Amino acid sequence: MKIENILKTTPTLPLSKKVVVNLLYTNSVVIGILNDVLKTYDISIQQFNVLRILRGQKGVPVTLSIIQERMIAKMSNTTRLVDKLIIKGYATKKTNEKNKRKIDISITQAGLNFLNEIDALVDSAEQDIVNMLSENDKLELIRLLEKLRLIAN
Amino acid sequence: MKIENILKTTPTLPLSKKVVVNLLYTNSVVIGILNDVLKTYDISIQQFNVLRILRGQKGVPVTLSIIQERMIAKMSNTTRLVDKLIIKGYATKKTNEKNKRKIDISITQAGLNFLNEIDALVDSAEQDIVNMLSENDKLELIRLLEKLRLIAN
DNA sequence: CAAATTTTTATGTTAAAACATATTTCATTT
DNA sequence: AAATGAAATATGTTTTAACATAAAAATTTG
Repeated sequence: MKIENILKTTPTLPLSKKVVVNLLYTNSVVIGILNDVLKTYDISIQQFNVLRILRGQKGVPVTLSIIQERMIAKMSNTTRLVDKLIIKGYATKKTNEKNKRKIDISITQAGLNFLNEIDALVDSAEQDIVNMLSENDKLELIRLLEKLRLIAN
Repeated sequence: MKIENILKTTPTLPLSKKVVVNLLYTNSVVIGILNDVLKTYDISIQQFNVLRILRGQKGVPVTLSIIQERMIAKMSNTTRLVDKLIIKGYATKKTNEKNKRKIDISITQAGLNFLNEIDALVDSAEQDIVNMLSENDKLELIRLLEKLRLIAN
């Protein structure tokens, strides 16, 4: 459905605004679906995302600042987000011996088990989300989003 | 830049996940830009959006529930969000005479003035955001996002 | 028409995010 | 080597959002 009809805005919206609103609205729909999946497991999308970053390390610890860089949605306090993962037993931290300012974060076996448990569900939700798009549509959408992010000032 | 390189994930991500991650990440970039513009004016994207909904009414009041329907990102407590606009003097509310459960919300002259003041800035930010996209790209991106939202279960 | 149900908004409480500032360690400069 | 500045994380405070529940009015149902 066209965004003008969903949000009942004027149909003469400038094209740039239509793009932005479509993006924000679609994001909100997608976030809703993903949250519904994760809610059952008492974990936020952000926390889930950090866990996946940790797993991607295959045992090698990462510092907090590197986690921040790799997060889909950057945020001000990654410290407390990671602390929540630690409380849940999904991660551990210890100060880096080489540089004592840094903190090395690792995923625990419980964290790996947890991810294994919900991976299939998230994958399947993601497939549902893009289900109406052809292979070509998906590639094209990725291409356009990449191009948009080349924002010119 | 490709999402795999930005977020340093495995390059063998399933296509559906690439689409979703691209969407979430792009959204986060766009939100950041819009927030930078609005921050100076002490208003959140959500509040700004509700103000635009009110202005779109051209004087006719809207109920809270209709505002909720038209919000880009639905949220649980629209009451308090609108109350913040009222505190700022940008909106007013009174109970609907026909149906006393309902609350009629209207934009004030101060709200209209405020919107007029920042409209150009937001429009220009939105144009910057899509600046790298051709007219065709924009139309295509809108089409693909609309198609994605036809989520099949 | 009284009772039950639904709609619409509000509110109390808890959790998360944003913002500013502090603390510790390291790097750089003079 | 001491002083200064920068990097990395942590913490205190305030705002905002989420969740559950309540309250009031309207609608439906037996």
